[in-house]
Amino acid sequence: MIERLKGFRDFYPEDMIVREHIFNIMRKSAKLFGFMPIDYPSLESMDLFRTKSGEELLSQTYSFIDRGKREITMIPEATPSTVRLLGAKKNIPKPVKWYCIPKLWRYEEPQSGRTREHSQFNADIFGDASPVADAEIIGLACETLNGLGLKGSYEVRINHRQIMEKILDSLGTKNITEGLNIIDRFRKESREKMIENLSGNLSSTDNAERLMDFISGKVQASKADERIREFFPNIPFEQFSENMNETISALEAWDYNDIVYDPATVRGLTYYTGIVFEGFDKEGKYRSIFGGGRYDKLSSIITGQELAAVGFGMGDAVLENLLREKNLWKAEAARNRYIIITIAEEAQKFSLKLAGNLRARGIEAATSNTHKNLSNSLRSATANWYTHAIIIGKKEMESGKVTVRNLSTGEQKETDTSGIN
RNA sequence: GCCGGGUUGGGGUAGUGGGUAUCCUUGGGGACUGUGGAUCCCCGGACCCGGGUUCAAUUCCCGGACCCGGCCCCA
Repeated sequence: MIERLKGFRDFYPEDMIVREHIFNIMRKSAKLFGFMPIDYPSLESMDLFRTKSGEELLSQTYSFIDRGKREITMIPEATPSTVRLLGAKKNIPKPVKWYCIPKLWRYEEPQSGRTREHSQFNADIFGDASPVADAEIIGLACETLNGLGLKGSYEVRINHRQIMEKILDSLGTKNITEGLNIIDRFRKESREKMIENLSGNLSSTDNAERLMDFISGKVQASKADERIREFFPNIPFEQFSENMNETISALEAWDYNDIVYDPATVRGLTYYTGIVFEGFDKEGKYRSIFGGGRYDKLSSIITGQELAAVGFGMGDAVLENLLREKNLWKAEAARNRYIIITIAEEAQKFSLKLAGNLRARGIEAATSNTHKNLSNSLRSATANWYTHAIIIGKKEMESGKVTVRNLSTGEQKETDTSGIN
């Protein structure tokens, strides 16, 4: 018996019903905001990731040398490929809004909410530096979660990289990237350890404590300015906070609530240049549901041309954790699925003909071909996700009507075949 | 890469240094002439892998694989 690879998942129909439903909500939401679908290969040249992310990330990928001695990587993230597509067709009029649901791979120890292969819903806007574009990206993430029934179960934590940089600057940071990395560990380290680390990065322990107090408080997004000014009255952050406030007010106008300003959200990646955000379940039990931000400089690394960009990624694993917990890991059959069960030899031909007619009308119709008794056929039909059984025996042959049984309620009615839909 | 806990038919389990390895369920076949989504009968199917200790290992020891969780990292 050959076993499945470590960290990979099999999906049976009962899960695929739900997964298809989820992916459909993602696509539908993306379209509502005017995004167009793209797709790209699962394999890319290793260099695509080397330039952007460095050797550390590469060590956590599935990579190999192909027969032509090329270094190949199974894509671990979506953004580089997306940017590559854009760079390969430079005359596309901007802005563009693209989405994709690729499979991604990472060679790491599996743990809760993280597998070696996962699907990730990605959406990006290129060539639009406005705060409304930021809002559209965050709004799309919210729209998707709301569409899945998670409204009220999650919060979006937002922050602005440049505001944090200004603050770090004013506190005498020795190294901004290192400072951000320390802040990023806020929810993993003790206060003492945080103060110690920040003291090493900033000009004084007083400053470290002030920053620690600042990042320890999440506030409603509309109160962000107030919060920042309270702690750092003399820092000229207005230019960036105006930007962030426009994003926030757009989200409010569209009725996406549950947005909080969280100074501890900075995200690990160095390439973010503006707003950054992460979605979490409200209880904070799981890893982030989605995350993203503005990355206006990344494109120049890959295509040699600078281009405003903002985007997010939403993995399927944490989403599944949360949906299962909220009892939302289910999907109603989008359409009726019929199985035709015959209980009289002479009904066989009629049954096949009926199946053909129904299919020609766009109705999903299968026939039961194994000649079990009715009880067993009904049981098997339910186990195979049919919504209705059409029962045909002598009685039906004589009356010219068929019996349609709803397999979930057990309700039954007689009808003309034209009444089936 | 590191740390902790696990692993007995497809799923859930009982048990044991020695005999044909327990029970439920699922699956397959049959009976049953139209819905009791049943019932009855029959059948198939497991000690994760390798090494060690021992007369004898599914059981004890060591290593590995995989699963669950955590660290690192986070796309």
